[in-house]
Amino acid sequence: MLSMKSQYAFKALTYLSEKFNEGPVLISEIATKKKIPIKFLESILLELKKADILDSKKGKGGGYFLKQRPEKVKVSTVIRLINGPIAMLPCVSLYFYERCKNCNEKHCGLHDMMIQVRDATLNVVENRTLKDLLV
Amino acid sequence: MLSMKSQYAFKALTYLSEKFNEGPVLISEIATKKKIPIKFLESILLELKKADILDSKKGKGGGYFLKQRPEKVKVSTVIRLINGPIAMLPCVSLYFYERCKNCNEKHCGLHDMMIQVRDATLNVVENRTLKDLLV
DNA sequence: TATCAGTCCACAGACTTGGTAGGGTATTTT
DNA sequence: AAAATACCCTACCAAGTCTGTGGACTGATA
Repeated sequence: MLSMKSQYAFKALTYLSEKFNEGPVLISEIATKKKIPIKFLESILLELKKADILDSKKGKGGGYFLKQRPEKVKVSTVIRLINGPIAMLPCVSLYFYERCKNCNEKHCGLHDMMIQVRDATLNVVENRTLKDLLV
Repeated sequence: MLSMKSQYAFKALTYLSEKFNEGPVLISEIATKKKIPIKFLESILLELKKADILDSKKGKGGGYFLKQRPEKVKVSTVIRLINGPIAMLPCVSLYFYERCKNCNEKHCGLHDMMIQVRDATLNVVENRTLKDLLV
């Protein structure tokens, strides 16, 4: 399941996608419009900025804005950043791989199946961008 | 991600599938062979029994065994029982549905995409059984 | 009745989630 | 230069989940 943090991130990014090229948007505006606790949102936006998805401007007339066009930001990127691994097992994760502990079987049926789940999921989230989230 | 508990459940169920129709298997045997903390395993097996996936026999010669044939137990059933929802959002979950809070949009792009992810995942786990996990 | 093996209940430490509080720092406008 | 604006950062906290552990009890079998 996606955490509240992830859902907030998508709400904020959707809002910023709608306002793309309209200049910086206040944190407080996003928080009010999308009903997100402002201080929590603040940390999420900062994280998105550090990941080069957003950029910000300080001072009067400042705020946050998308660094790239909405169709350039993949949903999978946001999930991995805010929510973590997409795969259901560490041993089948592409970006968060960890070797199976105590998996002495040469071939693991669960492993094989979870690769299929992962690929089915990736087929969706790797091919959708923030633009696709707009109605 | 699947919890350790879920991974243990699948390991135990795989073991019991291999021993299907060979009579009850001791908790301690499963724990040793699959390297699962025995008391933790105990609670998992009990949960699987309450869900009618396993049955047990007390006393000498007792133990746990599959109540149904391995090909009758769907992977999705086990995941939902031990791990929880398969969907990435409560509002697109079939078995753990909850209405979106503060989702004032008539149509939500995230919602729509997560239905696709859910269906892609279900297409795998609803059509695989314990038998498919055996090598 | 002795023994074996599953059942049940309580708890505990570490970690994560979902925040809150408050101040610091950089930028812009006046 | 000062003040206002708005992002940046650190610390903290309550509640819940995860991953177990320990001990007592109940039921079955020989």
